[in-house]
Order: sequence, then C-alpha cells, then structure tokens
Amino acid sequence: MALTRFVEQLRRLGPLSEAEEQALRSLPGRYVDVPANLDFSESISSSSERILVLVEGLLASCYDTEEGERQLTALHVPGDLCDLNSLVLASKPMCLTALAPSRVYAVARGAFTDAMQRHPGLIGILWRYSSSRVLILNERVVSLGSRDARQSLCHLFCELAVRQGFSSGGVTTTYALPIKQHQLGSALGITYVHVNRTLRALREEGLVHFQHQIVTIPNWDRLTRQAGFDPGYLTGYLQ
Amino acid sequence: MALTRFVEQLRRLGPLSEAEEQALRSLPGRYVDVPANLDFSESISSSSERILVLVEGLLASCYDTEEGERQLTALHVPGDLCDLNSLVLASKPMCLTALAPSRVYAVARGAFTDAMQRHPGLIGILWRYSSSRVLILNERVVSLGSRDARQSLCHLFCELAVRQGFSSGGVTTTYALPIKQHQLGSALGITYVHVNRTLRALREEGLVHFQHQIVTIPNWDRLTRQAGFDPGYLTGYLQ
DNA sequence: CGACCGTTTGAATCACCTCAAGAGCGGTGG
DNA sequence: CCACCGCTCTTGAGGTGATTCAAACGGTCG
Repeated sequence: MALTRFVEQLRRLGPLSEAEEQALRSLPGRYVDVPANLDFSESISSSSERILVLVEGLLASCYDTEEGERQLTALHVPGDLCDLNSLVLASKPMCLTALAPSRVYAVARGAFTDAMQRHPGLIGILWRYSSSRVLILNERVVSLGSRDARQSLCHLFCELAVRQGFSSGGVTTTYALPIKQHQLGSALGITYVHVNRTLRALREEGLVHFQHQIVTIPNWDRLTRQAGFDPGYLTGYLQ
Repeated sequence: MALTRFVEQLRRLGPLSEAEEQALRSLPGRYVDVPANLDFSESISSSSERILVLVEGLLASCYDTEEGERQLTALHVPGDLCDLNSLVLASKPMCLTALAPSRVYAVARGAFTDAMQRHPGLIGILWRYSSSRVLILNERVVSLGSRDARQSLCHLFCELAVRQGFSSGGVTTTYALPIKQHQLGSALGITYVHVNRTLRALREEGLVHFQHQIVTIPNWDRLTRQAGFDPGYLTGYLQ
C-alpha cells in the first residue's frame, strides 16, 4: 500500500521485473505523520538512516537564505521519494518542510541498500528516477529564469497535474493542491502578493482556477499553450 | 591526460580505489573540438552513444523557450561530465552548447557501462557525482528565485572559482572565464544590458572585476559574504 | 577601409516589490 | 455565546529592479 504510487512512478520510467517490484513493495518501514509547517532537515532524516517516500500531503525541499527568505527548490507529491540525494551525499543547508499535514513512509537506509544489492537492476531504475527529478528541476530553472509569474504559475499547475496523473485532454481537469499562496510564491520566486494578483488574473481569464486549495483547469490545451508546457520532460521515455 | 581533472573531481567526492581510477583513466575515447556557439543536442550525442567530458573551454546545458529566449541551466567547466542524465534517460528539449571554443573527450557509451560492470563501485561514485551536480542545480534555483542580479553574479563567480579549484582565502583570486555578458545573462535570467550595468557596479565597488573574460576577486571573503556563498554544497563530503 | 560582434550607456517603460490596511474565517477562551 | 486572536487572502498606492528600445563605442577580421 505504502509504496504503490512510488512503484507506479518507477514503472512509468522503464521496465520493472516482478522480483524488483516485489523487493520494493516489501521494503520494511514505518509511517510517520508530519504536521503542517514542520521542518525536518535532511541531515536529521539521514542520520536516523531513513529514506522517505511521501504517502499523503505535500512536502517541499527548501533552502533558507541569509536574508531570511525561503526558496522552495522542489515540491514532492504522494508517491515521490523525497531525499534520494541524501542517500549518497550529505547536503548541508537543504531541508524538507511539510507544506500541508502529511504522511511519509520511512525506510531504513540499510534495508534500501540491501534491496539494491540483491537486485542490482534497481540501481539503474533508481538512477533513472533520480534523473527524472533532475529534469523537473531543470524545468524549474527555466521557469525562474525565463518565464514571468503568469507562465510560471500555469506551468506549475500543469506539471503537478501530470505528475499526479490527473491530466486529461478534453474534459475539465481538477485536483487538490494543499498549498498556500505564500508557499507558491516561495517556490516560484515571487511574493505572495503578486501570486494573489496573478491568480486572480488567471481566474478572470478562465485559464485556471485555484481556490480553497483546489486547482481547476477548464481547458487543458489552452493552459499548456499559455504555459509553454511540454510534458515530454516528465514521461522520461527510454532511449 | 584527458580525464585527469574529471578523476580529481570524483576523488573530492569520496574514496576511489586504485583499480577504479585506472579503469576510468583508460576509458577509450576520442577528442572532439567544438567551435564557439555550436549547439549539439544531447540526443545527438546519445544516439552516437557518447559520454562527453569537457577537457577545455566552456559548455552549457540549455533550453530554448517558445518565445525564443534561451535559458542556460548549467555551466560545464573542464573536468565536468556533461550529460550524465542522457546515460539513463532521454531528455528531449535539452541541448548542449559551446560558449567558447572547446575540446571534449567523447567516450563510447558501451565502454562506460562496461567499466561500471567490471567495477561496480564506480556506480556509487558516479551516482554521487550526479548528486553533486544536483546540488549545484539547486543553488542555481536559489539564485534565480531569491537573489538579485548583484548577488547572483557574485555567487556564480564564487561557484566557478571553487569548482575549478581557484579559490584562495587571503590573496587575490584570478581565473579565466570565457563567457560573454550576453551568455551570463542567459544563465542568470537577466538581460545582457543589466548584466553589464551590474558588472560595472561590482567593479566600482571593488568586489569583483570581470573584464576581457578574466575574473579577478580582490577579497574572497568579502565577495562570498556579499554573495551569500557557502562552499559546502560543492565539497560534498561523505556522510 | 567597412562589416561585424560585443560592450557600454541613456531614457522610458514594465513587472514585480514593499508597505499598509482591511476582510474572511476557524479556533480558543472567558 | 460572543470577543478576540492568528492566519490567509485580498486590494490599494507608491517605489524599485530590471527590461526595452536605441544609439554609440571599441576591437577584430577580411
């Protein structure tokens, strides 16, 4: 149950043998509930030797600047493995924060590496997963560097829809996104005031509605066109 | 010779056995010279089954938006492995571009994977390398999202100094950086006009000089303080 | 020499920010 | 039950960092 969505994500990236899938599903771990607005640094999670898979809620990797600003560098939706980098490298100033009340499945690091040794194919698969997350990060760089607030917002709504499997061509797309406008701003590098104004404009144009933490996309094609969104970077097809 | 600096980078990230280092150094490949401003899409380089290590010059990963803007998502300095992601995942819209006349060492993909199979320890090492690049990418996200032009520029000069091993505490730091102001802008998400004005301001303040493609940092500590630069994310110490 | 590329600078404009204040709303306590 | 608090959303007015358009300057190369 805990890792179902995670396994689904991996399967989208490439073939997964029966044995490999079984090895993943049977990874021992425990559920941890996290209240909203709790920060838990990755270093803490790695010192307790845990790999975290988000089951429910919304997490973010974040980075606090000296000026007191907080930049969210990645959003994690259910099924995401949150701190894969900490498996091989200790990253000092990065931390995880819960944007909404969340539940994670914590796997001991040893169990994880054991599974990889017994099933070497998993290494390649997880590497591929890691690469797919890099592509998402790349896209965030493009948003922050080259898109205005309007496009960034549209793009993010598209990305999260696809990542959660909610995108659909013809009909209205709707999904829950338990995030505050303030946090949206921290992710997109703009102030919450400007997030608010931009959301209103998008709502008035009928491009996308975000209210009460629910995203409604009346016309998927129109939004993706506005956002310059190309889902190719998410599907991560094999060569 | 070709891979000396690359091996040095890897050794900074963790232990490297004699055999592993030897396996890397003896990777067969050929030198390719690339003129400035040439784009070669990663898909091309992967279809010809090549892994690229930069020997000399300056490359960038880039992404062209529909509006015709170009966002540079990563800079590659000599010793960098440029397209590690394409080893496991085909990324469609991304491409490599030469910012200056460059020389790369191209290794056949098969030779690379063979070496990894004969020396499984290399997998972890390369994974660690990949993670270290992600940390750099994270830092770029912070720059684009939370730092102004001034800080971004300072931060980039610091980062490139450390990545090339040119940073030094007390004395003046100097290194060549074959990049145009126009390309700096593409990397930092600002216009070349604003790059120019900001560089002038930094020069007048004596924080950092960038002229004729040479970076001069009179006072390393002062610059890192201004930039909010913490080299921790580059050293990537082991846990 | 003219053509070209990159740099430099000015003036006007725009996207976004800062400061500030009010409104809605659920939670808590008297 | 109402008063009060804190949190989030909302909106206004003014300011600033960065952009756009435009033009001039300097070096390099054929």
